[in-house]
Amino acid sequence: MRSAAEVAGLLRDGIVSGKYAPNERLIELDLARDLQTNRAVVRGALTQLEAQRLVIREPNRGVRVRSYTAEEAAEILETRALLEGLAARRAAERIDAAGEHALRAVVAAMRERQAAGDLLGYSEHNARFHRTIIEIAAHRTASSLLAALASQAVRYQFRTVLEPGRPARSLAEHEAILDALCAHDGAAAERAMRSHIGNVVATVRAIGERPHLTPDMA
Amino acid sequence: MRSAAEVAGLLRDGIVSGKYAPNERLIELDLARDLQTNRAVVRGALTQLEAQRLVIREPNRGVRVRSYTAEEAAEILETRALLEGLAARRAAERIDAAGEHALRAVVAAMRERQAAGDLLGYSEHNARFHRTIIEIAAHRTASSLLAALASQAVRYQFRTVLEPGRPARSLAEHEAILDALCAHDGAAAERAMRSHIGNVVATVRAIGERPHLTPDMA
DNA sequence: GTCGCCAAGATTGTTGCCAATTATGGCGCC
DNA sequence: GGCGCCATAATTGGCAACAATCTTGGCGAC
Repeated sequence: MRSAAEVAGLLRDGIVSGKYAPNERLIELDLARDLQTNRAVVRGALTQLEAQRLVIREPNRGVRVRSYTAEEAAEILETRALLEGLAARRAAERIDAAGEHALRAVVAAMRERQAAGDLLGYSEHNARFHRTIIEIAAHRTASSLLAALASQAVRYQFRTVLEPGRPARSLAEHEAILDALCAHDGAAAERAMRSHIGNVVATVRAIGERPHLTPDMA
Repeated sequence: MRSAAEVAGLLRDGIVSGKYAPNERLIELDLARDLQTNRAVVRGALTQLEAQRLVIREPNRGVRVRSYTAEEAAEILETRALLEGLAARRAAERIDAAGEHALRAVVAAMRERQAAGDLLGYSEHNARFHRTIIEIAAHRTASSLLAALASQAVRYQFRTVLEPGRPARSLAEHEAILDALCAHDGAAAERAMRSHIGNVVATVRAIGERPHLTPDMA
């Protein structure tokens, strides 16, 4: 039987990937059936996601997938910038040939997707780039906080990559991070990562300020 | 009936305050009795604490309170420095007369306890100082991450305040943070907070490097 | 005396059930 | 035709019992 922690992970993936839409109700019995587990485990997983603010629970009314205002999204990304900046610094200090190879491959894939105009594919590789850096950093505390952070859900809700001109700039920012990492320059890597996520924050704020589009139409 | 979230809070307090010692086994039935709830919500609370890495769960063997190596403690504090630095910056931008008054009172109490040689009392007010700043910052994301962080457990396990000379320096560092906050200087507040927690990290590392004392004797 | 096996007790993991609460849909009333 | 009330269904919240697993302590063999 799946543990509550595993089920929480599956649910998180489902929320992040859009399988469960913002504001969608999550019915314990249905989830238990879908994930082949029992209600008790689902309940435990849901309280975990509640603590991580990925879902909202209302007494006797169950949980719904949370949706974020632009201001909240900016807060989340602001925090993520700090934590990933730390990860980038550590990664620059620890990266080896294998890690460098892996990262270069991801960036090459990003460049290719961007050139092909496949924005969602680009977004996928983008996420993988960040995950790889966190892995290389091997900072368990930062890693577990980042995993708990709703930043992936925000990524799904605010598709910054669809903004005109954003993919090209994003690619350049990732290349700057890669360069700093390969040069083993921790301070530069941290700066590049913060600046990159800072630009994402700015884009999210810009999306949020467009008055007539509600965020979850993205 | 208490919710899982509430119970998780109570258990966290118990761990942080030393009511539950590092490596102590936490028996679901006992906790349910002590906290006047049932096993199901205790289980939910424990999975939450497991995700926050405050306890370790081994299958079919229950959960134990986690204990931290100096290296892990340093990682946790390193993360806390970033998040509280962010909170300090925001607090400097938002602080009003009431907040200033509250913070000054806390620091006065710290000064008084330190002069009286009451180190544990000092440590209490110290914790309150940090909590107050986080409150003033009103940054929900950072606040919930900090709440999840095991930094309070670390504080209990590594009693840096008992190190010779540490209380006086600590007091000076807190006064520097207070000054920056009252001057509404966000950058200075962030710098002061990071530097302060950086010194705590250094102290923890020093404690960890003393070979013959295991950390949990503190 | 020590080692290993076995039984009993303790604890966790799972399941099902019932009560309380909320959502849904039909029905009559205006 | 629309609105509100009521019965019913769906869902959550809480509980207890059962099964599986681990731990403990005793007993006998060597």
